[in-house]
Amino acid sequence: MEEQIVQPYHHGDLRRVLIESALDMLHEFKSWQFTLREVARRAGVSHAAPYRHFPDKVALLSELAKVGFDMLGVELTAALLDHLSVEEQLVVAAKAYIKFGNANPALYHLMFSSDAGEQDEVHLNERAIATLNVLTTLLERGQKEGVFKNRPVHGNAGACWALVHGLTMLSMNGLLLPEKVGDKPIDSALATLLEGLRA
Amino acid sequence: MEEQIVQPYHHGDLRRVLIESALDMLHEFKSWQFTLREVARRAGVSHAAPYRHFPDKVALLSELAKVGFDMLGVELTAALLDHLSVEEQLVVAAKAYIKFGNANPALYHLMFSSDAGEQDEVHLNERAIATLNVLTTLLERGQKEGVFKNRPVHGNAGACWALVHGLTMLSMNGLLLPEKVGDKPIDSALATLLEGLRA
DNA sequence: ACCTGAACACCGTTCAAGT
DNA sequence: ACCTGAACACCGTTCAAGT
Repeated sequence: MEEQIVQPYHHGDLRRVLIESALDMLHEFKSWQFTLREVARRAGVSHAAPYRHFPDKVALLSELAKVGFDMLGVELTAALLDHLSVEEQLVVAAKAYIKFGNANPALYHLMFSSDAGEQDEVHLNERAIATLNVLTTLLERGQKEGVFKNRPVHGNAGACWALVHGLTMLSMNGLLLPEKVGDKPIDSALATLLEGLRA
Repeated sequence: MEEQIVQPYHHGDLRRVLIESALDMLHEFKSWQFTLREVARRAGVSHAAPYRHFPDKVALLSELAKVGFDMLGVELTAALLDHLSVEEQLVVAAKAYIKFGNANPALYHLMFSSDAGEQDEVHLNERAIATLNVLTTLLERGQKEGVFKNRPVHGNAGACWALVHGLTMLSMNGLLLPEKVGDKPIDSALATLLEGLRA
């Protein structure tokens, strides 16, 4: 009589399911509402089950942050089309970055809220630095091509990252209003940056 | 025999005491550990008392964010000494901003986590925009003096704010490591910005 | 090896009751 | 008008017990 599909006792792939449920949740509300019990509920599992896969809530959060950086990395490298000039690639990458933040505000917030534990912080920072390296590579290419001034690339890459990160956060928070900050604040901010970089 | 000083039943100034206890807490740990009951405990009051002064936790948090922006505004204007050139003032203000963030990381985080409610968000954004206005004023002066290019100031002010905000967050999170980003990442980022602004 | 259910100590919020 | 204490529904985490 019972037509219900019975879930197997061993889920098999619970770790991945937990991460995906968690990512879904971060799309639906702000990251500070994030609840381990709700993640378990969505994964169709008891509230104690996640503890077989993550030592605590913070561990899951920092895993999500890592996944976020990986996703961002994919978006960034996908934006770097070969037929574009270095300057165009820089602009395109910046816009992809900002778009990612606005598409995943809660996740993006998490990525920079340093909720990670001591051990995880190292791995998390590695992923963050990978983002920086995309920019560093672009700037080095620009210098080789003579488009950009010959300056320590690392400093300039830091400047690019800070600017783009700042634009992302401000636009996520609705603080880049056209009335207050000009018609196309992002374009003009990037234009100013490029003028600072150009040879 | 009892020498204890008895607290009056009516606290008198509980609202201010709550805010100050809360600010103390934000100095001691990360903002996501913030607990209303702990604030009440530190204020020496029952855990229900705060509800006579704030409708809910979020309301207190966004009040703290407002206070944070006001504190930041004080730091910024204090940094603007008259005998400095516009460029120097811009650098000095940026460094004061970054210093503020590193001195109050949990508070700074809160200021930009948009935990505020609908109504409060307006007032909060007003304070945030006040920060932007300090930069806008500086850029306008720079243009009048012929030091900076004649560009829509609002766009450039947005760029400055984004860069400084980004540098603040990255340095708060320990992501501006000398090994990865050059010796003095903040100085060189600001130098690049100035070159973009200069006439 | 992986999951459940009950249990513990907490939290946000409400509300009758006290001063 | 302002505060307390008990109460409710939640949460993170643990642990014996189940499969």
